[in-house]
Amino acid sequence: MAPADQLSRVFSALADPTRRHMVARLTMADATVNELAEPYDVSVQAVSKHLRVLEQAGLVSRRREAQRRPAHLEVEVFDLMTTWIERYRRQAEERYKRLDALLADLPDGTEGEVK
Amino acid sequence: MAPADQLSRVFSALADPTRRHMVARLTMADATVNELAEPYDVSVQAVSKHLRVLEQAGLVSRRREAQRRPAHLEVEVFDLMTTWIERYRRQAEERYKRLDALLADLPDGTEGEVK
DNA sequence: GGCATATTCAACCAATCGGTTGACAGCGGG
DNA sequence: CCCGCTGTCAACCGATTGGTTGAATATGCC
Repeated sequence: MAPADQLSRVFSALADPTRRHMVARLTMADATVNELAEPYDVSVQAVSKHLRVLEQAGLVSRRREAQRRPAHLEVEVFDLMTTWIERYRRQAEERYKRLDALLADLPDGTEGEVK
Repeated sequence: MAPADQLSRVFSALADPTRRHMVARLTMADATVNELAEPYDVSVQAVSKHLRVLEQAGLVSRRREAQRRPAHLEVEVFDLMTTWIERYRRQAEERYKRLDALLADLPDGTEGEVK
């Protein structure tokens, strides 16, 4: 099937608490698979898989450094989400504004009694 | 198992393109299941399920209106995501700033040749 | 070359996901 | 009261997910 678009991959990458936690750690410093695995009680292989998911979402890049392959957070990808989110937040807010204006124009004659 | 936390539910709700599209539509107007189903070539039941996912993520609320149960977008939940995102974006940026400062302090003696 | 460390590949498993179809419930209009 | 419309519940299905273990690969060190 068609591979998921990047926005979907980013959202679903961050839907997992372990991956979110890994991202949080990577804001402090680049880290290797083994370092990232240490805090969790899952196998190194599982963490390696998580890292691949983050990589395919574009959230993480990796370099080689002797035997190690440190992961580096690519923060710019956050913009993909915030752009989407802000776009629709704005759209919703404009709608509310229009609704309010409509209601304000309505007070059809019998405006007096609020009660 | 422990039910997923809200942040996870929100991210994973938005990981699906159909659900994202539904959210986009709901920024324009509240809509019923049947209205929401119309643009897609999936069953009404499938859309009903999507709606339930959005509801459990807190992104959508529903009211009763005769036979209809219009869905309404709860935009505030977006803040949950932007708060998380901005927190770690900021953290990452501060780290880069510190790294830059470190590099700027380093030019140990032999500063001359850039090439 | 040969060992140790770091990471990934492969096969497997149970649980969840997104979809289907079919039956049922809620409610309003003749 | 019953018809019809709207929506949900239930059971099922194939694909994906997050995890496992065991074997393979990559790289530096002696």
